[in-house]
This record gives sequence, structure tokens and C-alpha cells, in this order.
Amino acid sequence: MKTRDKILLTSLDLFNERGERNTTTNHIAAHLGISPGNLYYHFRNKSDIIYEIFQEYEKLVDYYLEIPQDRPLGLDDMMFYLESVFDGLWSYRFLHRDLEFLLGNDARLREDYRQFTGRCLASIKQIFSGLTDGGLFEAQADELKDAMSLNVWLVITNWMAFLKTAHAGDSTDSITKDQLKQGIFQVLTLEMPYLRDAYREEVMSIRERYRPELIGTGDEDSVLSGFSRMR
Amino acid sequence: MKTRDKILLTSLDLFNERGERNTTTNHIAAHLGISPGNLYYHFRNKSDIIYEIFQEYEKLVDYYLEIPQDRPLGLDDMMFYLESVFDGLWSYRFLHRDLEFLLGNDARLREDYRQFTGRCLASIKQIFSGLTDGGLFEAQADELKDAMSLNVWLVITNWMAFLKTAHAGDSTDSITKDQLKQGIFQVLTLEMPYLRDAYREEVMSIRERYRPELIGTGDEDSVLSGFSRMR
DNA sequence: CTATTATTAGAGTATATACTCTAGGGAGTC
DNA sequence: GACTCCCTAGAGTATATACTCTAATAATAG
Repeated sequence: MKTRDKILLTSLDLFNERGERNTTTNHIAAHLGISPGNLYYHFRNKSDIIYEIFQEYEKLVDYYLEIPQDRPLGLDDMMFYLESVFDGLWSYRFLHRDLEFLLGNDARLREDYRQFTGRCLASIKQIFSGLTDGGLFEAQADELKDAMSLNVWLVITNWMAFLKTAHAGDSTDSITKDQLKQGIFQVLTLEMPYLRDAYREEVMSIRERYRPELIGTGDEDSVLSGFSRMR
Repeated sequence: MKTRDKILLTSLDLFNERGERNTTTNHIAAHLGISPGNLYYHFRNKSDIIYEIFQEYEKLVDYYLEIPQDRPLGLDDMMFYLESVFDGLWSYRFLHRDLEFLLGNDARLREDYRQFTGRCLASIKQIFSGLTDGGLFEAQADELKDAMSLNVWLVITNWMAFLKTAHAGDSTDSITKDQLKQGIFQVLTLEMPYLRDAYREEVMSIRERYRPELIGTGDEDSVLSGFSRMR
């Protein structure tokens, strides 16, 4: 594998594990067993590494959110969208974690991310429409779809930050992919009231599969105690 | 005013304006017209300043979320809670912006914030219950209240991050308090399906008062275009 | 007034970290 | 061998920033 690609992969790994802010370029180079000079031969600066990783993420999510035009959407589609989006979120979780700072330091990234958000919101709304056509949801006013889509976006993008908050442990990255996916439970909660009766029961039982377990030390001290009890 | 208090106030201002990560202790001292030595006479380190500010925030929000035990809650109460919480969010907005890093660097803060989150979630749930008793909402299963409360929390705490994202401008703090309060629109959207019919119309008209305007340059390039059109 | 304590100034330091610079190795081509 | 091009090493630098140290000054108490 080319050094350039190795740098990207290792950077992503380290960013995800320790956060971008705690990952230096020297650290990346050391972890790869290459010299700082070598790293800077392949990338002008740290921002360029981050930006390139972001573009990968963008492509991935755009791909995940593609919408078939030839048919309405069904429950399977919805779950596939959710699983995919949370997968992407997991693979590039450092982005949402350090977003504020990253956007503040790179105008390109800021503008790209803004447009990316716009595309995601539009896709979510289209998915809603598709699912409504497919009979999953009751028909809703257009403005409500907007507001709902935005809420879905807020829940999805903030779920990991919440997990880290709720987690008692030290600062090491101890969130698991499974825990992340429990965000799907929250999204389904959001959508529940709009389900057609015919689907309600089925969705509810799918939702149960994602119900968050107790988080943290596993005892009564957890933030989620009394919120999401284990079955 | 005591130097110590001036340091806290100025720090809060600078943190809110430029972010904690971009505000150095030397900068704080310079802004106050005092020496770094003086600042460090009053605070052992930067973390201590942040921690003390956080404790103020904690107290404020805990106070806002107090729940009257002698009566059920009404629509006025709900709006008061929302307005208050978003006020607090505004005054200490740097906290939620740089939370990841702050928690990662201070174990005290991490643990306190975890418990704070727990208290907030419990309060939100109690408010729901109070409002249900007051006839505003249909009765709901307990686990649903948990999940709903969590979603409300996610939307509230993530709203500002979203605003900054959606905002096209440069990295300076250009979000206004009014824009922040438009998060109330999103929270009310979340609650709508659970309203009793008797209150639906009234809440909907209150909700309209918070409807987000187009954000950003004010033209068709906005992230929110096609989502939240102006009336 | 004097002794003590609280506060302040301001130069200075230790450390971290993004990034640079020079020298050179290796592989292909003539 | 010599030339070229891509890649790499690694010491080094410029800068930022949290924090320290000493000495001086104000405030207070006896």
C-alpha cells in the first residue's frame, strides 16, 4: 500500500481513537514508522489530511443516502438507511466529535460541511416522502417533514457525543459500535407517532432490538438509569 | 468587583465568543489589563477557571429546572422551562461547543457533567409527567417518556452546533440569541404528536413564533432552504 | 509605625507541535 | 557511470501557550 494511503488510514484510526486534537502529525508519523518529513512530503499540512478524510466520508454518506427513483420505500429500506448511516458515523466518528474546531480552522471544510448537511437533510426528507408513499407513514405537511428531518439529523449527529458524556470511564475511546447503533432506537422513537397502524407493531419490535443497555459502570450510577432499563 | 470575579466573567465572554480552544490564559489576562501572574494567583490553572464556570452553569440550570410539587404543570410552565433552558444555553454556550475536549481533559468535569446530564434527563421526564397530569399531553408509557426526554435533550444540546454548521459565515461567533431560541421550534415539533387535541392549536401557534428564519447569507444557498421557509 | 498578608507586575521557562530543510537512497534509463 | 525522479530520514525551527518565579506594591491588623 502506498505511503500516502497509509497516512490517511492511520490518521483516521488515531483521530477516531484519541480525537483529532490529541493526535499530532509527529504522532501519526511515529505510529507509521516514518519520518515527519516523509509525512509532509505527501501532505502539505494536517488540515489537508483531515479534509481528504472528510471527502471520503462525504462520498460514503452520499452513496448510502442514494434514493431509488423507480419505487416507493419500505421498512427494509428505512432500516438499511439507518444502519448504513450509523456505520458511516462510526467509521468517521472523530469528525462529528471535533467538528466545531475543525470547521473553525478550515474554511473549505466549513463550506463543504454546510453543503453536506444540506444534502443530508434533503435526503432524509426524501426518504420520509418515499416511506410515506410506501405506506409506512401517515401523510404529513411538508413543513412538518422539514422539521422532522432536522430533528432526525440532530439526534443522529449528537448521539455519539451524548454517549461519551454518559459514559463514566476515562477519556479513552471506549464507546462500541453497538452502543452507537443504539442511536437507532432514538430515531425510531422520533418516528413512531407518524407510523401507520399497520406497521406500528412491526417497527416497535424492531426498535426493541436497538434499545440501549445501561451505559457506564453498569450499575445504578449510570446516567441512563431509570431511563432505559434493560428488559 | 474582585479580580477573581472579573477573570471568571471575562473568561466566559471570551470562551463564548472565540471558543475555549482559541482563548489563552495570556489572552484573558491581556483583555482584563492584568498580568498572567495575577491571573495565576487567583486560579491554579485554566481548567479550574472552566470548572468554576461550569459549576455556575450547573447551578443555573438546576435552578431553572426546579419542579413545583404542589400543582400540575401547564403550557405556560412548559414555555418558561424552554425559554429558561435556552437562555442558560446561550449564556454558557462555549460549554456545549467544546464539550468533547473539555471533558477529555478534566476528570472532575467529566464526572460532574455526567451527573448533570442525568439530573437534566430526570427533570425533563418529570416535566413531561407534570404536563401530562396537567392535561397537556396524552398519557404515555414510562419507557416512551424516557426515550422522548432523551430526544429532547439531544435536540436542545445539539441545536447550537447545528446552527454554527448551517451558518455560512466565517468562524467568528455570529449566531444570535434569537437564532438559538429557534431551537424551541424543534423541541415543540418533537412534542406535537403527544399533545391532547384541546391544546394542539394553541401550541402550534406558539410554535410558529419560533420558526427558524433562513440562516446564513439569506439567499437560496442556505442549508435550511427548502426546509424552513419563511412564512 | 510596623509587621504581616494579599495582590499584582512582568519577565521568563518548559513544553508541545506543526512544519521545514538538507541530504541522500533506490530504481529506472541512457 | 551518470542523470533523473520519486521518496524518505531526521535533525531542526518557529511559534504558541500554559504556567512559574521573584520582587514590588497595596491593604490590613496590631
